[in-house]
Amino acid sequence: MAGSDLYIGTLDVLILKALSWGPMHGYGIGRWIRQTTEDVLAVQEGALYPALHRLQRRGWLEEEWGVTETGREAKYYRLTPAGRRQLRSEVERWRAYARAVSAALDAAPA
Amino acid sequence: MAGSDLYIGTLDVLILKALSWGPMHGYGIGRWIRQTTEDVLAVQEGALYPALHRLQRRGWLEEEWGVTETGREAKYYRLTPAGRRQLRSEVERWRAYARAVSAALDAAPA
DNA sequence: GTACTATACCTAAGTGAACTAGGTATAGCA
DNA sequence: TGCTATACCTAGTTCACTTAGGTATAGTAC
Repeated sequence: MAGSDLYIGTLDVLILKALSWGPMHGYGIGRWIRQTTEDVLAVQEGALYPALHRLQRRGWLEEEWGVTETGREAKYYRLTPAGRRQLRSEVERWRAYARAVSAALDAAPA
Repeated sequence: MAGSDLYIGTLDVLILKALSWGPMHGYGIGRWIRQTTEDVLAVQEGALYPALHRLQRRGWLEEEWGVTETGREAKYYRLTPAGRRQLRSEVERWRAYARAVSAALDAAPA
């Protein structure tokens, strides 16, 4: 998995968003992020797994071991109600932030 | 100056952009960011000044002491040619990143 | 049957940008 | 005389991410 140079702080909201589609395991979340951003973000596993543990520790995710479609063991994560609230608030924060920065960068001079 | 919780890595491009309007002193750059983002970003001085020194060390800024309109001493920063190139590349990086994240967050589920 | 790739998980050590929380000094105003 | 805004600074801390490894299994290619 090649580096993606994340703007630090944006990984959490992407993980929460991925899980808003339903339970997903860590590896699948990484794949979801890579695919839905068309390879613009390729999250390192060394960032992804610690982030999952962090979000779970904060009560935003719950884990459960399961089996994938291909018959492999995998740890599935699911949003808690608090996680869903957190998602909404972080999406709002991202939108306001992105709008503000983009506006500043769009203004006239090079 | 109240906290603004920057997405880490976005301050540099804002500083470079501020200076694309012409030489500006540190305090003025902080004000420019706050004003053009309509208070969405309020950069801490403890982040701003180290960032200016960092960008200068990398050869993207040059400094020169001058006097403000109100007759106060201030250190003016100016973009170097390398700084201007860096600005272009960081703006591109931001646009691609923001587009990708926004698309991922805009997709259907909550 | 043996190597290789993709899947699926993990962590320890290091980096470095931002935050916290102070500090100095001056101009202008009440 | 004190208060606010301007204008600069840094030491110490935090913590997310990067680097760089590790384990194990399913499926495929040779």
